Amino acid sequence: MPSTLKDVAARAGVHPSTVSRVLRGKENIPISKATKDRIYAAVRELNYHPDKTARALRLRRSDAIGMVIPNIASPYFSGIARTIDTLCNAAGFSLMIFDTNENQEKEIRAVDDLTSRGVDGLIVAPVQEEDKHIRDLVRENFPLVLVDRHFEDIATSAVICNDAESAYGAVKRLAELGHQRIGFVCGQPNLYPVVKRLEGYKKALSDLGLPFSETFVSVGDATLESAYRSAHSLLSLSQKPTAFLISGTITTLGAMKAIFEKGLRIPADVSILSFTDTMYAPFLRVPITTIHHPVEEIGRLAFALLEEQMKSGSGEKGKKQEIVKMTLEQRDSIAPPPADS
Amino acid sequence: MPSTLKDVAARAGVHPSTVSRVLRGKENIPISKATKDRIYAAVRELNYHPDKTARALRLRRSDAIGMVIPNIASPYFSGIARTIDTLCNAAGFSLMIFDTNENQEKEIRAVDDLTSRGVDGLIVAPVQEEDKHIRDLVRENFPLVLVDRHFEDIATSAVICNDAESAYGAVKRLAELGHQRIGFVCGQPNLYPVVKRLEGYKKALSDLGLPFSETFVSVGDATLESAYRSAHSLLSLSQKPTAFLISGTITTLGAMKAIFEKGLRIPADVSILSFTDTMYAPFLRVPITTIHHPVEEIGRLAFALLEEQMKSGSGEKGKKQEIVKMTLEQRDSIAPPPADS
DNA sequence: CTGTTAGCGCCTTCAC
DNA sequence: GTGAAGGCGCTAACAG
Repeated sequence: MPSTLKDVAARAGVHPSTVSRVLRGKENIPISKATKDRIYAAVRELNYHPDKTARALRLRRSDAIGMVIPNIASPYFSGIARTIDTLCNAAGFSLMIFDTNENQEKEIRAVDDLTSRGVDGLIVAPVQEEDKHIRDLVRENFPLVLVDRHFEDIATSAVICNDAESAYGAVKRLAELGHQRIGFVCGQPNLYPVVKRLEGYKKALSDLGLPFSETFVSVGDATLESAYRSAHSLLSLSQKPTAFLISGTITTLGAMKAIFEKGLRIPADVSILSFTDTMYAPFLRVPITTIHHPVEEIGRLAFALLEEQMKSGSGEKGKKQEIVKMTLEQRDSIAPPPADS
Repeated sequence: MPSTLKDVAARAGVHPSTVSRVLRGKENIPISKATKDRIYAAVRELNYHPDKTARALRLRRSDAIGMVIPNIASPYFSGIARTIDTLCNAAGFSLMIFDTNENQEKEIRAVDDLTSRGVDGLIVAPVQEEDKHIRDLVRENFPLVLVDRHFEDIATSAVICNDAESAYGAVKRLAELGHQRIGFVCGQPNLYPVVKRLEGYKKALSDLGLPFSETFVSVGDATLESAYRSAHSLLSLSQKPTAFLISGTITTLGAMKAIFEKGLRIPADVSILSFTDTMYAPFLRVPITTIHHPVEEIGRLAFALLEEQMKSGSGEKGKKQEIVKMTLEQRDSIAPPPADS
């Protein structure tokens, strides 16, 4: 049994509340040096560690923040989480990270779990199949910020990226190289960033006078296999794309697999330009030209937005969306299309 | 303000304890159907969610498990975490993941935080610079299992890998291809697995009649830059290694960078064999021959060991070490040394 | 300067 | 079948 405030008090020959006061370090309430010393001694002797559960119950405040992300193994999300973790610690909070595995039920449970354990705020990258639990949080004015993904019809704080614009720029870049048939490959198509990327892709084609065809858009799930099948079928078209805009790191690996299996070269036969830069990108079989998320900035902004809400009581006015700019990392996976295309 | 048991009770016109009984679903204590229905209705109307903080305080049990890992962005650790997360959920636990960034102080704080928040058990991959906090947990018989890393002089449950043996096998393989000068590159050298790999490396050299030289061992930290410098300096030796055994994924990237910058080819000029397989390995500029950790098995065993301790009260006999076998993933980064070496 | 009191939300034992 | 009482460990308000 770990020792309690009472144990320490008994040992130091004082009342528990005195121990509490000393340990909370209330400078305005004066306490005799002798008493303090006896208490500190008792704390050390008993190896006393305050019970944060009890503290949280009493204070209705836990000094903890919950983070809910779809995939802890994704360099993108874990990068954001690590930035936030550092900021949390500096500000005296603990960060509890929950993984949802892109599963809506797990996310709902995670949010419930975290709130019912009394976290002071929540940062969520939602799965976006349902939104009731998010709406509930908003209704209760619970400090919340969404990252990467967000619901356009729910007023929450959020940090999102300029996905439409970036996709637009990527397609333009490809078109400038001479590509006329540009495919789009993605995982789960319902996610906000993916929706936006597709929007940007379509708008660019239209602005550039390139035809849009549904057959060049291939949708799947978050797995490598799914992306492999997507790319494979696009490459089996008689008039196949000469370039791909790809949404997601794992999706990119799946597409690469399909391209190489078809005996095609990157970028000589097919160009690929891929959302989500990782530290692996420069070391891949072909160093991939990617669109890079400013991970630290996302984390910083998310934490700042959350802090604001936690302080202000998160009224209506506290809800802000920050849009963050991504950058193109030029590497070796794009080039003009083959001459005979 | 979220609603409480008392609110629900008031609304249903019963006593709080009755609500508690109904919600805990104690089948042995009979409660009239009518009362139950009123209570369930009130729960729904008030959107009642039990306060897990209060529950944990009362029950001295939180149905939560803490996991403390050095780097959430590492595919290896996050893979283990995800397996454990799934098992936890199935068994009715929440998993709270804390990232230490290989920082000993953060780890100590994380362990303290988690325990003082009442988690029922802890799975830790320690930084291994200090061990007092681990010893404390053991002394208090707190359910604990170490993964990947462990302290040979502390009796804890642990899941570790056959690192020495695997390193031995890797060196043997390289020697069989004809390599006489085999370098060893690693990050933090104090970590249990690294110590063991170095042991296996040395033993293999000795058994195979190959000379061991300190100059062929290059130690650093967990960064890509450090590994780059390590490999670079080894490759600048007049009698440079023709093969490397590399400990760690990021270390491998750093080494690759140095090798390519030197204008050397893998495997024609230098072979590399690398600890820690990832999903990226097959897609790298040269598909890397790696040693693969059975991530799911590690997670499964860790959770099983923890469950055992949580049930049995984690007495002396509950402490077990499981040793898990890694496998060599043959790809294209090893070959006989160049003829003129 | 320090002790007393009350209660955060919940669950369990004991009544009836 | 259900209510009442007590307390998990802690802190804040009020005494003195």
